[in-house]
Amino acid sequence: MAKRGEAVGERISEAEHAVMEALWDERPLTAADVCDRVCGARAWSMPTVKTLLSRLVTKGAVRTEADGRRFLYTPTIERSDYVGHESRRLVDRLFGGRPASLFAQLAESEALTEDDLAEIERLLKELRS
Amino acid sequence: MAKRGEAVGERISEAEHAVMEALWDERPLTAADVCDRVCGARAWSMPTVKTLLSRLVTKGAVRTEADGRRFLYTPTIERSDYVGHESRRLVDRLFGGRPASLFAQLAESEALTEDDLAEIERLLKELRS
DNA sequence: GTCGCATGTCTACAGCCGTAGTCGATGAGT
DNA sequence: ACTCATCGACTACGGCTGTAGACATGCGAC
Repeated sequence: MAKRGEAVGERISEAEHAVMEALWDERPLTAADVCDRVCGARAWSMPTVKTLLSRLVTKGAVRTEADGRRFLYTPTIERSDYVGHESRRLVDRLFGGRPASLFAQLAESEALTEDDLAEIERLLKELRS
Repeated sequence: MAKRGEAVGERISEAEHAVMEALWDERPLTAADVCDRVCGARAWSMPTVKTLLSRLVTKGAVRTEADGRRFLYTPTIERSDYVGHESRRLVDRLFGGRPASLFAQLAESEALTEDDLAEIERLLKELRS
C-alpha cells in the first residue's frame, strides 16, 4: 500500500484535478462557479461537483471560507507544487528518476516540435548563465 | 467516464505496472518468476501476483502461452510505448501539451542536476545535426 | 411571516484497485 | 494407482473513484 501522506499529501484523482484547475484559474469560487467552468466539458451535474469539492476539502487540498450561507472554495496547494510533484512522480516511476531520460523519450517519440526544441534550448542557455 | 480503450488501451494500474516492469525486464516469465522479482519489494503474496497477471491478461497488456500446465506470461505492449503514452498523458494533462513547459517546470523546481543538463544539451545537439 | 430556491451534507452505488483466500485440476514422485 | 505439491480460476472484501439523488436548512422575495 502506498504511504498515506500527511497534511497535503493525499492523492488527487483525475476528476478532482479538473476541479482544482478551475480553482487555480480563479479563486475563490463558489460551487456554482466551479460547475459553470467544468460541468460543460465533463458533463457533470452540480451534486458531482459538490462531492468532488468536499472530498478535496477532506483531503486538505481545498479550503472553505464561509460567505453567508455558501462557501467560497480556495485551493490550499499551488498548481506549480502539484505539477512539480506529479512530474517528479512520473520521472521516478518511469525514468528511474532521471529527467534526461524523459527528455530522450520525448525526443525519440518525436513529440518535440521545432518550437519546443528552441524553447528548451533557450531555457538551457538561461540556466547556464 | 474516461473512454474505454480498444485492444491495448486499458489503463494499467500502479500495482499492475510493477508486474509489467518485471515482464519487460525479462520475458516470458511464469507467475512464480514474477513473484520472485516483485514480491520482495512490494511484500505481495503469490495470489496477489496471480490476480494482477490475470487482470493484465484481461486488459490485453499481457499474453499467455501454455507451457505444460503452467503459463508463460509475455507483455503484448512494449515498455517504450507505455512510457511514451504516459509521458504524453502527463504533458497533455498538466502542461497543455507543451513539453517545453514540462522542461521549464523541472528546471524551475531544481529537479535537474548538472548531469541532466549536460545530457539534455547533448541530445539537443544531436537532434539538431 | 411564509415559500421557494440555493447550498452544503449525507447517502448511494457501480466499477476499479490492492490484497489475498480457497478450490479444483493436473503433473510428478513413489 | 495414490498422494502431494502446483498452478490457474474463482471468490472476497474493504477502500477509492466517478457520478448522482435526497434532504435539511436557511437567505431572500413578497
